[in-house]
Amino acid sequence: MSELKIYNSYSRQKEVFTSLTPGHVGMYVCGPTVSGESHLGHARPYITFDVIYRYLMHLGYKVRYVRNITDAGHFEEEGREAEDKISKKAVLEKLEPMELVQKYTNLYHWAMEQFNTLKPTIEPTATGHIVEQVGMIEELINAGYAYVSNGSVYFDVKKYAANHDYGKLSGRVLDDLLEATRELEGQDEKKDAADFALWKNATPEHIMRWKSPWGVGFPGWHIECSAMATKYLGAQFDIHGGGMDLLFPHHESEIAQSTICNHTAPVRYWIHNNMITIDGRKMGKSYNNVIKLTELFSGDHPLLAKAYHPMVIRFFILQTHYRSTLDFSNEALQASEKGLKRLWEAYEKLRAMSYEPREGNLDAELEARSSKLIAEFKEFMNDDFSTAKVLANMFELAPVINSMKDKTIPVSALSKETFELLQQQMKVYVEDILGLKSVNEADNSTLQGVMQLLIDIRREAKSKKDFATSDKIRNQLAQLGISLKDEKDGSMNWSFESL
RNA sequence: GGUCCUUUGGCCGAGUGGCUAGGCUCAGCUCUGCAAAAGCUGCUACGGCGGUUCGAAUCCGCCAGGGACCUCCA
Repeated sequence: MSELKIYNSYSRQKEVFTSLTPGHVGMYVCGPTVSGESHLGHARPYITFDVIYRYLMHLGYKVRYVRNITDAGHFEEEGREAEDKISKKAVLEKLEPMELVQKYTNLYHWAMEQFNTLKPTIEPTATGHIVEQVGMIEELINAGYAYVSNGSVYFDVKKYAANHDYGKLSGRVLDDLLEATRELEGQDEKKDAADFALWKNATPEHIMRWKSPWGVGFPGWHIECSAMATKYLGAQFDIHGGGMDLLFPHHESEIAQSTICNHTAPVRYWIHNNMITIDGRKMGKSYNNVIKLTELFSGDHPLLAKAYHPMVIRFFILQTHYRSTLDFSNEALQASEKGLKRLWEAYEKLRAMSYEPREGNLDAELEARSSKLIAEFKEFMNDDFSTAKVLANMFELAPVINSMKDKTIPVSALSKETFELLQQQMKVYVEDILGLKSVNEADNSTLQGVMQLLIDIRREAKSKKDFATSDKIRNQLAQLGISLKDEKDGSMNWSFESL
């Protein structure tokens, strides 16, 4: 029995996973900033960590999965313009800040539902935890690692670095950071360029503001995660996840803050997903190459050849390892679309099949190969969540399943145990762990009934060699976007053509 | 400029020093009233140069390309 190994960004190597409290896992994942719509790039961490969450539960852990909503807004460029993203946009859209935040939070939740991600067990908001953040900042000041300047509070990085290894997570050297000083307004409030804001004094035009011991202002970006993670997961917890671009300064700062307040390293395993790229370049606002999720689902974007179903996106993301970059292209997405369809159809066939024992049919080679492929699901997931390899194995099993359905291979070529294990494990991995679901939204019993009627009529016509009628039914349905397939065993299947 | 990562067949991608990953595309065949699907077969790659090794896509060095972070960023 292999054990779960996770690549820890902090140690830069794979480590055997053990949880702090036996049977329980505490996991924190950086959630969205709800100042705008989520794009394809954002989908990656949520799907990646959804699978990790699902897998940990599959392993029997009780997981507390905390994913925050950043609704308090941060600086576009610290110190340069005293306007945070959210309040700026609110003015543009003539909405109350919280109205805007609510709108994008709803949209985000909707998108997550499309992706079939499980809800976190706690989804705290930054604005709902101002008290905790202020409290933590006070602790930092009392400990001597933060100082007040002009109504703002900064973390003293140099002091922290003197007795802690600041920069270890992101591979940074403090001296380099101090040298890389940039000429920014407001920098003079800080003792050192490397210091980061814990609390910012709010200028009059800044709409989101709270009272604090240092005046009216708003929390710095990094403190929310430290405060909320500590509150819900404790001083030290098992897993912290997020995109690789958050490594610095965000997570590095989190470590520093939490270490001082909690007197221990906050996180045992840091997990970071890589970026989704377009033409080899990271998808991001600053590159102007963003494809929003709503656009992806509707196909309404100049870069998109067509609309893509959320499950196709999910599958696309799972087909590569989470620590590799993943390059977007219509070609790649369409390849995923077809692959997913093939896999899902094989899976559905398997579900509908039942074992028929028959003497002397056992194919020892197939039996051995199949059991190995099934057993490897777990092995691959245990190896730093290698979903791509799990899928590869499933694709190797697909021809076996399809051949059984077509009766090219008897079901009894496998032993009853292996066949049933195949059925059971495919269900567990396809649905429970990888979180895939049907792309056919035909859970409509009326439509099911109508289709069954057409299939019956067509079958009768075929049996009378009335091909004009049978073809008419199939062709007309095709025009409606429904494809009808004759299976080799005499049954007929239908599905929506365009996913 | 600093730090780090990466470079695989037509495309996307996995990869442990020795054994065909997988998907998509393409070609051929089988099945089929036809179609679609499915099955089978074929297409055998590892940026360049050098080194270590019995043996390297996999380790080391140099060169070249690409990228990420250093600033909000999944």
